[in-house]
Amino acid sequence: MVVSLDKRKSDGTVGKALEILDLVASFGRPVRFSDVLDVAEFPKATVYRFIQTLTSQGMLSYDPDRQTYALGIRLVRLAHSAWQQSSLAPVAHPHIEKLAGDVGETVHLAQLDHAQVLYVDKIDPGKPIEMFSQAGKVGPAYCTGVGKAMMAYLEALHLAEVIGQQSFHVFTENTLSDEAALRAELIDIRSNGYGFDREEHEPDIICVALPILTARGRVLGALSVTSSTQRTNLAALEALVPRIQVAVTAIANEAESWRFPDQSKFQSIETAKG
Amino acid sequence: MVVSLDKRKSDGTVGKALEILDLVASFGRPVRFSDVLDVAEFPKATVYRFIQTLTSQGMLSYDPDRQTYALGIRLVRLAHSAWQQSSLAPVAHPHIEKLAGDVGETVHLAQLDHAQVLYVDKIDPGKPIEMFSQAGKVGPAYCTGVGKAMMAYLEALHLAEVIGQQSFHVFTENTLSDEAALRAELIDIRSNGYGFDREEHEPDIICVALPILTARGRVLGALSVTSSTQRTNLAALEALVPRIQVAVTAIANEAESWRFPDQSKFQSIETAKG
DNA sequence: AAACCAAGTTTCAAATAATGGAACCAAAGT
DNA sequence: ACTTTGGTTCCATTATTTGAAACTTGGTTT
Repeated sequence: MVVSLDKRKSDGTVGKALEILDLVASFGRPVRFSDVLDVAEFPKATVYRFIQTLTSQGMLSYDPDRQTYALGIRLVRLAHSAWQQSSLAPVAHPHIEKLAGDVGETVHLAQLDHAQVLYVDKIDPGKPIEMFSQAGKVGPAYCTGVGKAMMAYLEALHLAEVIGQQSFHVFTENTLSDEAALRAELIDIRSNGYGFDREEHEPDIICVALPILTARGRVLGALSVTSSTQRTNLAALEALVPRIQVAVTAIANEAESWRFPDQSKFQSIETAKG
Repeated sequence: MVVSLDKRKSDGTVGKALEILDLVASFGRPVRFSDVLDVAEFPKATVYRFIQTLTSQGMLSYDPDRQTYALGIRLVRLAHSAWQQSSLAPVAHPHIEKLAGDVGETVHLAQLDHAQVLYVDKIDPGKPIEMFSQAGKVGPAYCTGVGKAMMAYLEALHLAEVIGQQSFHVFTENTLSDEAALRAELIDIRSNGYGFDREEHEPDIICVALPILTARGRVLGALSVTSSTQRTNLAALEALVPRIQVAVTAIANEAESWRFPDQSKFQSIETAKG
């Protein structure tokens, strides 16, 4: 009946190993072997071997003084490559920077990761930027501006799956608390081309968000301008939409036409039969 | 006893899958299936299955418009957790920020990743920071200030292995070009407690670097203050050592005594299975 | 000091998943 | 219509993973 909501359809050994990796991540702090064992659904020896393998591979790091494991440094290196070879984030960065300076408010760039919002870039025109402490952060999709803006443009099947994974936890009195309310809101967003966060996630925090779409209509990400009710209001944020739209359009175009340098890696497989 | 870090020790299926991941990363741009196949040492069907698995797991992302694979968004999320749960980077950040403002020069925080230097944080008191574009970057160990500072305090066995993996490629006329020269320099650094980069990697770029050590003498990372010969000189940088030392000592102490806050506040990010 | 306990590590036959040669398919080229 | 290129699937063989249990290590209690 349900269209495979098995989000973790155990992809063989590799899938299981990555499950352990996620488990370590979920603690948010370095962990002992037994911490992992307690929450893992594999037997002792299996968990042990996975942790050994992941450590030897640099996906986990072991602190011999405290006898704890944490996520490894190799992930930081890989994430750097991921960010760099993404067609969105590097292209968007200068536009976001300009927009942030322009409107004098915090700008977020987000993408959809499974059913969550993942912030891939952030510019706060006031404070110095915090690096990994902000980028890489995840949040709920159903109660953030960027999340709703992206969901509004998903095709039906994908949307159903994403909605099915929302928790609909009530954070504030404005939080959309069920699927019906969310779907109504998404239709609204789609007809306007932009959406708001009306203090749905955190009190006093409001934002406008626009989706970043390919020419074919595929969702690449979303851009939002965030502020607080103490500084501004929804109407004022709405007035910024045209300026955000300019940035969004530019990003979408560049992201789609962007060719990575050295596309001529094809060199020669030409039958060197001479 | 000591875990010998044979860098190419294929740890079963998981190791092979991660090898494919590294391969994709090494292109620095989105790749086609055949791109990976060409450089991989596994047969077609095997590479295919690994790519499928990694994609389904979010470690790779697939662009259906261009039919290319890139490193996945899940890595960014994991790297965020890695950075956060590292006992070094988050603790060091405020100190680095203060130091950078204090001395008015660029400050780097690096760790050793296999035999390379990995920059985990960077503050440039002039420009706005570029996020992932800087953090996660790797560089050679034998010709950078941070690299040498860390190597100087490794125990013999580990050092031998790290040195064995250095390329000793000559970047400038000051580059240390063989093991003997490097070892001599390391002894020197150890006796001083700090080291320099004397335009060994890039012309005009110089720096002082200090290792960050645990009370037991284990190397946690290194801190450097970087500048150019047009702005300053080695003697002036050397004069900054006491101030850097203050930061380094503070970071080392905090990193070792750091207790992670109660985990109850985090959680919920990864609804583990279901 | 012996007994105990908890945490971590190793073993090994059975169960399972990975392997890869080859066939297959689709689209582009000739 | 035929060939090539790039990508996907099959399936019998093979190698790897699995996990209960035994073992080791280090710390605590009696």
